[in-house]
Amino acid sequence: MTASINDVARAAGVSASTVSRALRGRSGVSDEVRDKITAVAAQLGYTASRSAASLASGRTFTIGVLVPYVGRWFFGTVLDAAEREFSAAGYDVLLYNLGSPEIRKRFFTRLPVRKRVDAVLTLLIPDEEESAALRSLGVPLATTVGGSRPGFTVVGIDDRAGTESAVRHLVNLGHRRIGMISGASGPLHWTTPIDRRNAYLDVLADAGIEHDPALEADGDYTVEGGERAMTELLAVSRPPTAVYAQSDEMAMGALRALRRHRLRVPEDVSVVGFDDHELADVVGLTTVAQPVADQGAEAARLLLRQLDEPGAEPPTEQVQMPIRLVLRETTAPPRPRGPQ
Amino acid sequence: MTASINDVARAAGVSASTVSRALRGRSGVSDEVRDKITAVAAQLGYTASRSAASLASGRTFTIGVLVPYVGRWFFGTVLDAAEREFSAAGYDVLLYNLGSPEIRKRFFTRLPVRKRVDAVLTLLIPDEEESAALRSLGVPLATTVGGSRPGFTVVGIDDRAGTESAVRHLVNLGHRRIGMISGASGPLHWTTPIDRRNAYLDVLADAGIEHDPALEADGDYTVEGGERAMTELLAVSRPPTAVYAQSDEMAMGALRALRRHRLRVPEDVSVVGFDDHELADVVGLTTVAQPVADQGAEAARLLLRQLDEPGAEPPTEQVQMPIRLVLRETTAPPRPRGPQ
DNA sequence: CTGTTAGCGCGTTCAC
DNA sequence: GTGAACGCGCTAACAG
Repeated sequence: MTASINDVARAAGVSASTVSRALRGRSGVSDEVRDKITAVAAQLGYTASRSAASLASGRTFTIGVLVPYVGRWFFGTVLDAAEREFSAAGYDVLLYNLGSPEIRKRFFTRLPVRKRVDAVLTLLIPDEEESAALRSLGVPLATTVGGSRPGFTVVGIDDRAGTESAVRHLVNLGHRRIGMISGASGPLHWTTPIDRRNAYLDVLADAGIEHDPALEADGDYTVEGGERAMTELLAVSRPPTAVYAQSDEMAMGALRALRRHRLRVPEDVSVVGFDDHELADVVGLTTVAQPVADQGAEAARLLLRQLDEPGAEPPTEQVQMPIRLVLRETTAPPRPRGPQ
Repeated sequence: MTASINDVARAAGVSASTVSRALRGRSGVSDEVRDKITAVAAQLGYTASRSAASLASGRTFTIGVLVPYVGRWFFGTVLDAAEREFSAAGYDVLLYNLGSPEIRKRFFTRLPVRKRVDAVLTLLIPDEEESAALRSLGVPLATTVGGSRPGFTVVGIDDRAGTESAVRHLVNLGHRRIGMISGASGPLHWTTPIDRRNAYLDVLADAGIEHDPALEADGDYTVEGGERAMTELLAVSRPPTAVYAQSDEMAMGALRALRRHRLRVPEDVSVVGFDDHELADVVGLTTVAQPVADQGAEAARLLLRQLDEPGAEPPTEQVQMPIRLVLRETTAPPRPRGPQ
């Protein structure tokens, strides 16, 4: 079948260990022998078996990446950027798509990454038990979502500040009835929806606007959920004149609902989202931009650095990336009220 | 560190081979011994090292998936669906994001999947040389993009039929100047853009419409490219009244360009896309729907089936999935012409 | 600078 | 039904 290290050794007239040293760029091999071996290996199409190499060295040169849903733009983008960093550094990526609760549970009880990866990047927020399971792996850990966790390097954004800029923008435009579409039904230990909600409440309070619970709806972080949530908000006796959606996908769902109700944006209702989805620009959505790919790349880099310096203890670093409000065409002052 | 098979064997008072047999559900172990071993293994948090298992058995229980760009909706969706099938069958997924030509080249020369995977699913279209490299792996191969290739199971759609339904729809509405935004700059061996272009030309010819090369523009399969292409088409002396975009992302770029030019859709220009992107509905895009996730799942299933029946030769199966035109709000008859 | 010797942690014969 | 011995392909420690 495929060539083994001994085949190369024999063909090059050296021992297996010399082949191993030469091909991995270790010192202690004369240039001519190295060249010879490289040539023979290339000719035979030899690549070291990762399984055997891992077994012997204890290192796998593989990173495990845990994702709730690869198909979603946010996660796909983070994964894409992270993978580039990893592969550039010579690491392979083992992908685990842990969408459903059952699959997720199975993953954490069986922990198939055990002895298989040198580090783990998780794009889903592990609860206490799951965190402990990951820590038991004894490898560097990082995440790009959720708050700080012992043992994890976390790269994120300031959810509060982002939300504040969005909601304040609506307030400054003159809106008083400001709804919110949130992702409340997510895992309880996920702080993002909570942080964003608190910031929303704070801005309202600051502006002297009384909070109306009827103006909050759950959009489940999906387009469909956003559409449902907006429909709910429109059914309220005094519907909002502006809506803050905790994600662009929910904001787009809201836009769809508004179109179905023959309401114009921003004339009848203003909408602001969060993320700056690649298609936010297409629909002209005003939103809070966060550097999604950068977060993936940065988390990957921090992980790789820990892999390079096996000495130091896991630094539990915490990196905050910048956000900014992007004004487009879905926000405007409310229509003048009263009879006319 | 983590428990090994010998730790379990010792704790259970049996030999390592019995542990191996018991945990993998092989026959020849008494029920009580099996139960005992299972309990001990669970308590110790034991999982067999994949590296060692692979080395010993020759199987890796890992599938390699090659993707041009994970962040793109189409690929993310296919990957997501495929991963679910693989993981349900007990296989892990090694992801290779081969976006740039350099990375891609490095991958195919070094072929890091060698001895590492039991099968490969590629979402990028390998050229002859790359196909040969993959075949040299000696494992089942599948793809969800591009035409038939020796040695590959391919799951796809009828690009010609899809395009015909889209362009014919425009013709039936009364359009005579129908532009096309294509992804011509893709790899030469990728048949999709060619098939779609030919179908476009055929429908025009059938309808007795003379083809105007100025009405074709390259959109590079991206939103930005689509926007550029539409801008080009609008600069033509007699701009099109309708446009067929070979992908929804390019169609959305076209919509953006039209909005920037203060042209209304569909009153001034009709647009039809291809894919039925998850957000196509949000912007009301008329498009040719293809079952994206289903293609990934089906390809994965066919691969798994080959893995189950190691006997038979690779069947080089070719599966055609259904497509259908989805009418939304971006297409309408052209405005009545002439002075008014 | 290079070869030899030992495992890495399993699965897989073959005995019993 | 169970255990002992061997080897998968490679890296690491030790000689020379």
